[in-house]
Amino acid sequence: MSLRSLHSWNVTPTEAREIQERFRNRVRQKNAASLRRIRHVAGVDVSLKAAQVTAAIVVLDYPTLELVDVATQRQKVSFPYVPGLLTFRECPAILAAYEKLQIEPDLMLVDGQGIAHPRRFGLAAHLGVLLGKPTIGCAKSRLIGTHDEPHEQAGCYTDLFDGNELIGAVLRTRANVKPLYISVGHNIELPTALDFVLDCCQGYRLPEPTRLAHQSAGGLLRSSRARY
DNA sequence: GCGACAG
DNA sequence: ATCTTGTCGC
Repeated sequence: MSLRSLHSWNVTPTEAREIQERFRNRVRQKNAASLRRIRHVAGVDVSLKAAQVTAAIVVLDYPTLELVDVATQRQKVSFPYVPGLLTFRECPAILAAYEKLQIEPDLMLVDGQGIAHPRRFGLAAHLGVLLGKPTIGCAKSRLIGTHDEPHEQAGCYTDLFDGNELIGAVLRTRANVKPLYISVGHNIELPTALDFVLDCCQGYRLPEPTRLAHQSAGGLLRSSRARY
């Protein structure tokens, strides 16, 4: 599993925006044929501490959601946090962690936006295009867009719009908790993305893939701790 | 100019 | 994201 870098990561914020404008047209919002037979779903998350970013990718068996692989990568922060440019701060470490995986996932749930982004190229979309793999953006808060509040029952959702353009959905993954902002990352359709996210929820606000990746990035996941 | 702003 | 324990509510 080696990766080809389509562009440099050593860029300025202005260059980063240009890269997003240049690659946004590579995003595909149609279900990949591979989605019909998913065996492994991954969760991606990154933690930040003491000028160091720690990316974690967990791979779960699907649909049992049993943890089967974990990979992490810690390195120095090399880009400032700028709303809309989160990818340039987190993606390098994510790609390094990805190369350490022993099991290649068929679908990835990413902690961040997909196309619900100013230039329709958030972290999940960017990662999906670079890996040529289906991805779903599962953000815990809004970056852009307007929406009605979804009903409090788990499974309810409302559309997320940027003007009159549908860019995602606001999904209640658990009753009486803040909803998640779901959007297409790559090679998938929004309805399908919502189905998979709900399918991966096990009673917590965050779906298992993202929830375990979060614990792993924070060094709290039992299985990953043994790797240190 | 003012407010908003993934993690 | 991170700094941080107990505590109120479904």
